[in-house]
Amino acid sequence: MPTRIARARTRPRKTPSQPRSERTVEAIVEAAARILETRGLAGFNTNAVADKAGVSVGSLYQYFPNKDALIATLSARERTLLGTEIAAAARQAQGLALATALRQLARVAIHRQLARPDLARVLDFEEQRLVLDETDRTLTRDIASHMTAVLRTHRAEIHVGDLEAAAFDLIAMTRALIDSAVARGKVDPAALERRVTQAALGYLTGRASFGP
Amino acid sequence: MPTRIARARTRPRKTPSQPRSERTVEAIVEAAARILETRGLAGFNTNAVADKAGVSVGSLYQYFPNKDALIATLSARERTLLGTEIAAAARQAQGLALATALRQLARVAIHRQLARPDLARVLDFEEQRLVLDETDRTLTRDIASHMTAVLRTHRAEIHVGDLEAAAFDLIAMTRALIDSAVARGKVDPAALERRVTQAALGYLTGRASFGP
DNA sequence: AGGCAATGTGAGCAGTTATTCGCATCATGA
DNA sequence: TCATGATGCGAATAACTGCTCACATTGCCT
Repeated sequence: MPTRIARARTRPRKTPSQPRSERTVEAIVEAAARILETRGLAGFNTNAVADKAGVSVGSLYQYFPNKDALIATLSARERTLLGTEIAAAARQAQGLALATALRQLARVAIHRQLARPDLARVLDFEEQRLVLDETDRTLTRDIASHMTAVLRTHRAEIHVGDLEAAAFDLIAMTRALIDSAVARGKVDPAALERRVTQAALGYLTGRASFGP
Repeated sequence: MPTRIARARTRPRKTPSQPRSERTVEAIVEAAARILETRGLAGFNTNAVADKAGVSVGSLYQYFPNKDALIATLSARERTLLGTEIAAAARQAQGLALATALRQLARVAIHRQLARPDLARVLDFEEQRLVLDETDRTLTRDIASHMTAVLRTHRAEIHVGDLEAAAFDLIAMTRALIDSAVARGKVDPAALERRVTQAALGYLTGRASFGP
């Protein structure tokens, strides 16, 4: 396993144009997700992914410049899904009370992450290591923006200075609570939703009026 | 890299008895920590650890049955440190208001995790994969127990049914908020302490009195 | 001193893995 | 139909890595 810090190539060699190759790419990406879920990071290698996808390694490298690109693609895919759902939830949350709005956002995040919790966990860990390209960073910023916008609507109730920082903190907290629940096998979405919402509400509206 | 699911050997071959070998073991453990911090999981290999420790691979394998044992040792080491500090903080928190008690606990957790944030992050991720032995599980349970004990003192104020589950959730939340802060370079411990305490308080005392 | 157990060494084995490349097959437009 | 580019293949290569083992060195004890 040659340690690669810098990726030799950044762009895929080819972009699929025929339906045939689009199916191939999709199979590879999905296989990558499954390998990460079942074998974890240690068992994640390009030969295994190609095998599970039912294609040859050569085909894999036709569309992905290197192993990390697979993870980056998965990351972007999951992020896009979450982003779309968060955007919709943020739109619906217009005019609702803060607690209710937070609950909507929590519901979406929980729904997304419980869909593939193991994958979410690995990607969350790896995202920090990868040099995300512009697209990925935009996706992340978009999610935070939608949350920040919701928070801004309730500015008066919120006793935290930096709303964007608060959005990132909320995302991290929510992820952690879901992970914690999954790790202990307590995955009742409704109960989880209540806990997450409550923690978020506490974080945002607390007055921190207590001494050391 | 032979993929090992089950560890071939569970016990180290030797337990150090002379001061010389104790120094060797310590050097190996510390080198392992540094490699994880600087090169991450991908760059973590036994040859690199032995190199950085200034010993030969053979010596490493004299005291650690396999690579995972290094991570398990690190995990136990960090957990012990946290456990000791949390125990002390829990003792001091006797009789204090819930908010103040939480703040004490938050301070300890933050102090610990900010000492070596990158290491903490990797260990947190890997702990889930490792089959922890009895010692490790006891350490984890101890930390949760101390927190649960503190929470029990304030039972009336807390609107969460399972206090032990709450303790695990608080630990996860705290870790996540610290990670989030580190990732964005915002590591003012005092501000962090306020945010963590507030989120914890919200999680514990919230009445969840809002509809869907 | 000298013997024995503890400790330390590092080349090398056996295996794994990322990536390439020369070639085969397929699909489409002329 | 057939030429041509797109797509697919997988053996082979060049590394890298977990771990062992036969041997050397050290230090304690009598």
